[in-house]
Amino acid sequence: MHNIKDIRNDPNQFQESLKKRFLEVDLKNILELDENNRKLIQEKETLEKEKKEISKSKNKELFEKSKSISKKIDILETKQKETKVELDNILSSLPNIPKDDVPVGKDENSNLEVSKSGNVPKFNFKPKSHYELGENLNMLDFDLASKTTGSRFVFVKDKLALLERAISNFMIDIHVNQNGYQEISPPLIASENTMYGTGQLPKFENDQFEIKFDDKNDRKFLIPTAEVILTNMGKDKIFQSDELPLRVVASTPCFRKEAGSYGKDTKGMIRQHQFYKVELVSIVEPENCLNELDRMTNCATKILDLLELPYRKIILSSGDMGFSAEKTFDIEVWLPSENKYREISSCSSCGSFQSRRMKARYKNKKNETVFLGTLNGSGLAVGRTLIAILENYQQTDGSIIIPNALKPYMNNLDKIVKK
RNA sequence: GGAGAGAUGGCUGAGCGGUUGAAAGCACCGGUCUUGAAAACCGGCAAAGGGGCAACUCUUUCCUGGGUUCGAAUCCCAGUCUCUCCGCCA
Repeated sequence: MHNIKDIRNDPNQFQESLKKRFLEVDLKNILELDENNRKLIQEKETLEKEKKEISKSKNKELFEKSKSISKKIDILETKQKETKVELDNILSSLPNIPKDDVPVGKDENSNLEVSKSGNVPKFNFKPKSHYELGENLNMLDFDLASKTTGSRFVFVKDKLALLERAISNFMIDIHVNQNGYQEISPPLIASENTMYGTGQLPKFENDQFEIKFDDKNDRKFLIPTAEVILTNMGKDKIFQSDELPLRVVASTPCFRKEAGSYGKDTKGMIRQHQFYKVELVSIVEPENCLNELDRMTNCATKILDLLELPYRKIILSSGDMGFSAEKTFDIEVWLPSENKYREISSCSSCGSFQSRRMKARYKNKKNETVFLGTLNGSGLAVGRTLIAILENYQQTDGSIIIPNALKPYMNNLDKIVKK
């Protein structure tokens, strides 16, 4: 959510900034609504003052007048609220503004590679895809999942189920013991307002799984990422400065409808309705956002270094970034079967965009109450890490070598072989 | 599912129709004292929004939404959440 005061102060700059997102905003309409809103507030406040004075005077002769003022206030207030809602509806559907160093471009074609790391493995045979490998091992079962549930789900079995759990535990341990994150086991369901806080609502309702709940007043959703629930730990809160930075990590299932991605990655477990992800969230003083983004990205790449998986880091272009982000690094892991890098992590700074929606604030050194900075990043997507291990560590016979770092988490197993 | 109790500022906690935006304490910020720190003492300290170049000023807010009243943190209704007891249960 943007600060209307900033827009008011420099409307043209605001419009220019949004052009980086390839968005045309009806600036005139926004400014008109804002002006109208303020006019109505002023009229209302004048009447409220008058009413207050009458009530203080306790002058019975003026009581009738006070009643009629109340009626006028009601009318003004209704109008004012409507105007405010209309303004907020527009503002809450506008994405965050990219930082200056974000490459401007419409889509992923304008993303820039920042760095490359690790060695791409050489095979003396044609590397198989993760789903071929998994199905041949009888440890990935997509058919069974479509029978019990539907498309874009999978049964992970036996040693691959263990591997999935091992990946998750390994990552959390690193982030807790080496990277200074606090482990959280959060709710997997979020209220409507929580979803609004991080920017999933109102604009991206189509991609969310809403669930039936007893009460009709409050809508509830399965989290599409732990970012939602972890970032909202700061919701409606004023932090003391000694509570910052807050760094938390959680491994949770994530649920996404993947609306609009029909036909994309239909085979395998690249794009599922349900997947595990280890998520990092930092809540920091806003001026520290970009430093924290670098730190967070390093925490994520460290996992790939330890797993000895080849990857590259890219900076997303203005048009490819998520709604709430002001700057995003994606980390892409090498997938031999596709002969290319695929996203395995996305680390974003959101500046104060989310905190303004959530009302997450803190007291700064001058004792002023200011909105915080929020960041989120995958550290890493568990399912895709499983894929990357299957494909990069595959052997001619279809067996899978376990990366050294994971062996302690796999009961010291060296290799996954077909039974 | 049944029966009660409660929700007040960053935190603890008074107030239960009229200068109450709200006592007191803690925390925090500034100062005095001190070589420095602690302690002590003095002062400041809620948020959101509007107006003003500014000093400043106005409005709203005591869980949320309605209602009663000239006037509500205080009374009434509905909802949400928390706690205690009983039942059920992973």
